[in-house]
Amino acid sequence: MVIDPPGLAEETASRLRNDIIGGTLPPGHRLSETRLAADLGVSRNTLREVFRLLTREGLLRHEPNRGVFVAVPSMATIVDIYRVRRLIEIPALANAWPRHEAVAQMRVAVEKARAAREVQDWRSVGSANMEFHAAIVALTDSARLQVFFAQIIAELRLAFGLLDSPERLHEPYIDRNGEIMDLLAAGSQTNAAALMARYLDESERVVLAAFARLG
Amino acid sequence: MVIDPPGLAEETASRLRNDIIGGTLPPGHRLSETRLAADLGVSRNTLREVFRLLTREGLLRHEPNRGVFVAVPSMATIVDIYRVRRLIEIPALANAWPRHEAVAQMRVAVEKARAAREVQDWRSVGSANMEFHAAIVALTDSARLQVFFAQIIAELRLAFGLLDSPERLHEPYIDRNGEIMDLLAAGSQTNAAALMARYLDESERVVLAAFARLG
DNA sequence: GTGAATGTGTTGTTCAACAATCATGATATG
DNA sequence: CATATCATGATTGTTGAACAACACATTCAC
Repeated sequence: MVIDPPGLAEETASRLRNDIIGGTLPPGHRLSETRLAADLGVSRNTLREVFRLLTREGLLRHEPNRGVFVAVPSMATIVDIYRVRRLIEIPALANAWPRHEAVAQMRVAVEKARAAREVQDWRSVGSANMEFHAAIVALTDSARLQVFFAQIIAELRLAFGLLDSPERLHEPYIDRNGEIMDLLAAGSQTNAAALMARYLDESERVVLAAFARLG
Repeated sequence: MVIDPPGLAEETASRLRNDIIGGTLPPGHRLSETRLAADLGVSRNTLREVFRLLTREGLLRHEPNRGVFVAVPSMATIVDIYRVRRLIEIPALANAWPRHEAVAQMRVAVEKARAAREVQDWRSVGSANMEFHAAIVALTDSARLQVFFAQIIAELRLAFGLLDSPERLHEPYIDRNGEIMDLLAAGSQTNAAALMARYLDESERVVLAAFARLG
């Protein structure tokens, strides 16, 4: 068909991932292999490879002989995700080298978020926030932690999709991210880590509350 | 062909994983799709799904248009793995609930290791040691951490396969694992965590030295 | 001998097919 | 009327074959 190397499967996975995170495919929705393959313009075989990928990442749920469904995050999911985030992000800041190249990525992410706030584009604000946290994990220089964290973030965004009012979900943290970055750049890793701890606590509370409200 | 549900791909992945970790497929070895598919008795399509799985886990390396190879761990791999282990295992012990059910799993693993030592079965000693550390991660009650850690452990075992003298690699740690477990069960999480920190430092040193010796 | 053309084998992707399984609704039974 | 049984259709699980794109080795020309 069209020229697409390398990795049509990976590319299709990206596309599908966006559809899932973006809310086009709502949680719980069933994905028919034949129909979706036709829609995406790939073969059923390649689509199955994509399914494996995204199942591994926690975005899809696979029930044998029944099909694959968009995963439905639960409160347990949220709690687990925040536990992992605490475990990774706080030490990442506490042990960071203030002149690590990832600090630049953090700065870019904060600026992106602020720009998106100007235009009231809350979805982009969310993306930028996630990039910020990914940059924090990049401080560790651990390839494995970074890909693991990317998965976690994707799952979290899926959960966010269930919630409305993305403004309340993201806006309060834009400037706090800026603070964290400034503290780190100034060499006070300890304070940056402490602020991050507070951020995670508060964010988790808000998300859980929003979840409870739509039980 | 034969009746095999559910998940012939997953099952084949297990089989291949053992062949890789067990050393039947040595690091760097190239895996031909057609030939391996025939050997394993599955179709090429299914084998490709398996490849995705194991590539994701870090056991295989995929070079576009060239094929898949058994991953060759480097010193950077080791360093990264131990960084992750420190990040996960030490807090897991420090924050553990001494009567968590995973403590029983730790005890079982230690006993398995001691039994295998009697028979000088060092490969089994290695397996039991890994089970011990997996049990430590189970203390966190985090599903995501546990599957992540399982991957890390698989990669580490792949690296161990490159090294000879499995005795020196595993024997010294059997009783230390027992100590860690005893400390935790007795309620001194802090001491258990400290001992684990020392264990990781020493183990990493030994493994890196062995690696350097075969450059 | 160096470089270009060619050949061979492998991967990347698709398609078509079939058995096994599940969902649904119709039929029969109490 | 309610419920259990069964037939039907749709979907998944897996396979095999096909072909283009690509990598590597060899040959050929100069």
